[in-house]
Amino acid sequence: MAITSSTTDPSAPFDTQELRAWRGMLRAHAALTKALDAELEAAHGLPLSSYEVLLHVSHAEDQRMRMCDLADSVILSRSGLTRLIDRLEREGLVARESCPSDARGSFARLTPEGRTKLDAARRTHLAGVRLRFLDRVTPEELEALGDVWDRVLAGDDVDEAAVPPCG
Amino acid sequence: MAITSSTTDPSAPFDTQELRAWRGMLRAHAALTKALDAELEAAHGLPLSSYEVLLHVSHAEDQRMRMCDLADSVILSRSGLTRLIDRLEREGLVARESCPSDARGSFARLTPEGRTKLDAARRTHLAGVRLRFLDRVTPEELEALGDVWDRVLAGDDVDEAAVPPCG
DNA sequence: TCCCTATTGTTGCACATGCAATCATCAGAT
DNA sequence: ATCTGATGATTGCATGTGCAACAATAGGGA
Repeated sequence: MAITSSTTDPSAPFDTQELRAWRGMLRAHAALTKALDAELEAAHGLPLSSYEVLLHVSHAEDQRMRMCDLADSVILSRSGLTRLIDRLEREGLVARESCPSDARGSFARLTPEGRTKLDAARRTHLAGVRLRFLDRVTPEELEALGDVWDRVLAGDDVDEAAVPPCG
Repeated sequence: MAITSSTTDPSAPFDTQELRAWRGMLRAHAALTKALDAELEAAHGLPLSSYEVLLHVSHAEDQRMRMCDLADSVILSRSGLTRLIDRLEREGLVARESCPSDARGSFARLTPEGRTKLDAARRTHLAGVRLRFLDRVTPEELEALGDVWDRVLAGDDVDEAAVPPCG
């Protein structure tokens, strides 16, 4: 019988190191996002997804962004973003504005209340990420992680590439 | 004004490296799970969460596991697992069995059909993880990743620790 | 000018998921 | 034996999410 070598058989079982790196990421991600979300919700009544949206909007000039740009920045579908902005608007944290140059488009603009809430939530979130993640990683590992993610995300189009041309 | 040093102010903004490592993980995780889930669903009609459950059950002796043990192994709540097993049972991939030693408990056992389906899905999944993740990581990075996740997950109880004793 | 296609944002629908309540059962104390 | 608290599993309910369909508008060519 053949020796299962990872370089020849792409569907060979994972070895210990591979398993540790892969499942570890899944578990760490789940634990981190769950803890951070709960923390943010408890301290400011703001889910993590809402926080991320507010943060992105706040980085844009004029504190406003087009829905489509926002959907690309955030890990969320178009429809998901629409409902999330609905909620934020209901809470008075953002306001929708129509786009003069494109009647189809909408802006989401950060309100003063949204800015205040975001500033407070930001401190909580940054401290939470440091406590649970960044403080447990050396500078060298930090750089290695960044490199890995860049490489992983560079092949974001492997879906198409993996599918036979005339599928 | 004070110089913002990451060692003194836990809520100081992230620097470039920190941002790259943190947001990179969020994006990479989202991209990977989405691609792998879609791939598995397309090839075998099996969502990633179902695959993980089947895999864990298959690793247990007698190909069966208690619901509570399963819920601890998988990243899923108790109720979520109950419904997931409902679906898998409806598809004939697992079967529920009562536990002789504890009438409260249930086993989920892998059926022959489940075993067949899992074997096929496993090849797809392993190859997918290699293609999108493992093949893009050096052995040194792999080890570093494992170390990082261990450290991150070791403090899985920071929630309680961060809460004031008599909160 | 008119038409055709692409894009933007929203909505209907289905679905997976978590929390809290619930039921049955276990284990231990009295 | 009985009572009590803890535990395993399930269910009702609410919620967040994605996909596909849709309406409105943009942009470009005949």
